[in-house]
Amino acid sequence: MPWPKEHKQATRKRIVSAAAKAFRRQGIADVGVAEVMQSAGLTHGGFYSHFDSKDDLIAEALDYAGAEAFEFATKGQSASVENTLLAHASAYLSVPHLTHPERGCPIAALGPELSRGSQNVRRTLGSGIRERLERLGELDKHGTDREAKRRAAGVFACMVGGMVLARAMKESDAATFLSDCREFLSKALARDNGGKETLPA
Amino acid sequence: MPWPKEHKQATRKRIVSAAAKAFRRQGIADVGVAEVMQSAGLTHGGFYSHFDSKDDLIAEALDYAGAEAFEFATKGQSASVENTLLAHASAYLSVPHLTHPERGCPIAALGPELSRGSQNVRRTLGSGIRERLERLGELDKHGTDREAKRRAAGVFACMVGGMVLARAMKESDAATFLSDCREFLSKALARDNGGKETLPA
DNA sequence: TGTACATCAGTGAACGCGCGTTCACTGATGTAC
DNA sequence: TGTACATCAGTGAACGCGCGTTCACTGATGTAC
Repeated sequence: MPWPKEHKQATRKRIVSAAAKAFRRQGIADVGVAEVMQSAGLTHGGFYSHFDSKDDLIAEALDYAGAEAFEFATKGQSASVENTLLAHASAYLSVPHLTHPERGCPIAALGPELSRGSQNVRRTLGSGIRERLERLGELDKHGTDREAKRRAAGVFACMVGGMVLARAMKESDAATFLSDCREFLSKALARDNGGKETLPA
Repeated sequence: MPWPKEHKQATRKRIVSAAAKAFRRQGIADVGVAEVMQSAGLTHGGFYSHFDSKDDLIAEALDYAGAEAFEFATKGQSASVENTLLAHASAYLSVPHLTHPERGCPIAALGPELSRGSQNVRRTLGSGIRERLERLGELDKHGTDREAKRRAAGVFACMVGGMVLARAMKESDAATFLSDCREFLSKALARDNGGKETLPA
C-alpha cells in the first residue's frame, strides 16, 4: 500500500463534512460536486473515486449532519439546567441555531428537499428521525410509554417547525418568535410534570 | 384591443396555479419554466411576456399557494367542531394534507428552499407568515394578547414541523405521528381553556 | 542506505444534458370602414 | 354585412451556462532489493 490506509478515509470525511455544511447553508440543489470538492481542498475530478454519485454523498452528509447537530444542540444547553426534554428543545429553538443552519439540524435546513430525494436518502432520513424521536422520548419518561411518545412527537414537531418558520421571517421577528415557541413548550410540558420542566427566564 | 382584456389575466392565473402545484409537489429547483408552461397548456417561449423571471413566478406562486392552502385546511375541518385553533391545526395535521403537498401549505412543502430565495420571495414569505399567525391568534383569544400570540406561535410551529416530519417518514409511521401531534396540541391547548379545546377522538 | 518500481489518490479537460432566457415569427382576434 | 388591417398572445428555435459524470493522466507515496 503506497499510501497510509487512514489517508483516503480522512479525505472522504473531509468531503462529507464540507458537503454537510454547504448543503445546509445553501440547499442541496444549489451546491455542486465541484463546490464541495473545492471546500474540501480538492478538485472535482476525484469525487467519483470516493462516491458512486452525488446522491450517495447526500445520504452520507445527512447522517453526518444529524450527528453534528445533536452535538451542537447538546452543547447549547445551559449548564445550570438538567438534561430534560425542554432543555433540549430550548437549545434547539435558539438564536445560535437560527443563525447557523450550516451547523444545525439537517431537517430544519433541508427537510422537504430530502423528503423528495432518492430512496436511499429517504431511508437515511427516516431512520434518523426515528432515532431522534427515541432519544427525545428517553429524556422525558413521565406517564406511560405512549404518553412519552406523544410528547416527543409534539415537541420535535414544534422544534423543527419553529426553526423553519423563524428562518423564514425577518430577522427582527425571528428571535421573539423562537422565544414564544420555547414558552409554549414550557407551559405544555409543565402541565404533565407539575412545573418541573419550567426553565428560568 | 384585439383580445378580450380578461384573456391574458386568465392565462397568467393558469400559469401561476400550475406553478404553485408543481413547486409544492417537486420542489422549486426541480421544476423548470418549460414544465410549468406545458402544465398550463402553453409553450415555454411565452413565459416572459407574463413574468420578468422565474423568480417573479415563485413569489406569485407562493402567494397563490398560501391562499389555496388556507382554504384547503378550512374545508378539511370536521363540520361538527367549532372553528377553533385546535380544529384548524387538526385539519392541517391530517392524512389528506400529508398525501397532497401540491394542494397544501407551501411552507411545509418548500419552507427552507423559500427562505434561501431572493429578497422578493423572502418578503412574500415573511408577510404570509405574519398574516397567518395573526389569523391563528384570532381563533383563540383566551388570556392576554401576548399569551394568545405565544399560543399561535407554538401551534403554528407544531403544525409546520409535524407535517415536515411526517412527510420525511415512512408512510406507515406518518399517520400515527400526525395523530400524536394532534393529541399533543389538544392537551397543550386544553390546559389554558379548561378542556374546551379537546377534540372528539 | 540508496534507488527503481508499482500503486493509487488526486488532477483537469471533456462530454452530454437541461436549464433560464431571448427573439424573430405566426396567427387568432376585435376594429375600422 | 363583409373585408382589410393593426394588435399582441403565443410559438419554437437558439443562446450561453453550469451541472453531474467520465477518463486518460500525473505525481506522491511505501516497498522491494
